[in-house]
Amino acid sequence: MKRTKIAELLNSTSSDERVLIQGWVRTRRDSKGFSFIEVNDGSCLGNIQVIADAALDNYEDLRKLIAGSAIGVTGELVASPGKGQAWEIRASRIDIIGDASESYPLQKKRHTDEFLRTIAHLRPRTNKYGAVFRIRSELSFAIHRFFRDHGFRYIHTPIITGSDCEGAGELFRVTTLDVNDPPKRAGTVDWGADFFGKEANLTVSGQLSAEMLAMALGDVYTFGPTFRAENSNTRRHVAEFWMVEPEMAFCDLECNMAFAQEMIQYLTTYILQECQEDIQLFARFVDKTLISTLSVISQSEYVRLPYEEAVDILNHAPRSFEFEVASGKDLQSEHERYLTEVHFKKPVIVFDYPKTIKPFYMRLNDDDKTVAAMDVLVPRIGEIIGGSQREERLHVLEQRMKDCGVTREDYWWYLDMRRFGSVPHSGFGLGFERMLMMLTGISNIRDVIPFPRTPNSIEF
RNA sequence: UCCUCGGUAGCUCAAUCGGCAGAGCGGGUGGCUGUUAACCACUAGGUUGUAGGUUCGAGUCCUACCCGAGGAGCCA
Repeated sequence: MKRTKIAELLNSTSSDERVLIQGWVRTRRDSKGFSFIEVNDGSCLGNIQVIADAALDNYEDLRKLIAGSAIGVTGELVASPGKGQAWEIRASRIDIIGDASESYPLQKKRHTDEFLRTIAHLRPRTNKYGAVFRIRSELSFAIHRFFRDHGFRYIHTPIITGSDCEGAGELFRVTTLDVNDPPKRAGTVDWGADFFGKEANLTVSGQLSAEMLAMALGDVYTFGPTFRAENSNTRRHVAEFWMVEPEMAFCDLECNMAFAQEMIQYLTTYILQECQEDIQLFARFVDKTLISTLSVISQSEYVRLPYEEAVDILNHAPRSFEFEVASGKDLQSEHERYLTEVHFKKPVIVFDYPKTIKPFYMRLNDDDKTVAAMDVLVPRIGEIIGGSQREERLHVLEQRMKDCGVTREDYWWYLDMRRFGSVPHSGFGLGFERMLMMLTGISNIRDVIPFPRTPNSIEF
């Protein structure tokens, strides 16, 4: 007999004489002559209540079931006489598929996130983490659907890269050399003897590759893992995370900003509609203001704020900051939070940053001082998107690389593209986990990815 | 990497001025009951993060280290 998912049964409109469910015991209560077993199979937040009658031939074993055990239940789906659930299953047969030991660490009470991180292999079985990972899946799907509906092509850019200085954080080296005894040449490691014949690293961004595909397919996007070896210890950083990077030909900064807003709003609306039950859990237990926050994000127009105006607002703010606000310096976390949480109380897109604090590939504005960069800042999370219009003019790009100390030889193909039908184009990177934090109200990024990688932590 | 705070039973926490290491939950046993974070009774469970030190006596004070969290920087 084929198993039915619990999500389907809980949404039933009629009873059913014979169903099979398989899942894990969340809790069990005894009554006179029978036992209530609540089972969850991960298909939805809710459990289904199973009535195990004492007449079942393995009833003595069933009475010893504890949370975490895996069982299969065959029985009749009937309207529940009790309060708290519409349907329940009167079991005619219950198979114990996998017993759980009494040391099963998950209890029916609330656990701290810190403790659950130490049992990351089991935490998906809790209500909260089950909900996060279902939303994570739905958000992934929504991203593909959004881009497909907008005529974008999904592309795969390399995970291992030979570009050694893309300007975004520290890199993880990839090598097959014997680290204890590497081949040397003139006293230093001979990378020419390594697998690729030169130094290789894990990618920090698929952008430069994506630009090449955008120059052929028009509108493209990547959605894949990204690696940063930065020694960051914050609730917003992990060493391995997923990033969505659209790249659009014939698109300027204005077009880029409009698209970024449309995308965030589409995704937020999608999750609010498709994951109502799971989102409600976060609205109730994690962040009481979640629904209203997400309404603002999904419906209101985002503030467009030139960098210089942002500095101006901050300088005139009726409060002081720990770090001074000065034109030419990057905005600090506290400044971003003031703009989104206090001053505007909604997402803010800051654009036209000083060229001195941005990488070489961003397009130089006519003022020769700023570049066509933009950051989308949202309340509580801070920067969720970083993007720009790319420099499509060969001579300007060459000059910028020189100014930024980037060696042209490493990017010959990137420059070469500017010789053959170069067009204005733009793109951005959306932090997938940060988007999940925004959608769920979860405050630590380690709790929206199943097995987080952070400095000194690669368990599981 | 820097700053701040924390580490006591499987989990969440308490322990007064330095004076017998406790509770709830979870586990086990028994009872009761269409229950639903069920309830009642009993019971087992501890190298107080690690290593030193001060003291008649250290969970408590001192030193070093380890681990965790929050903030900062870096960024998505």
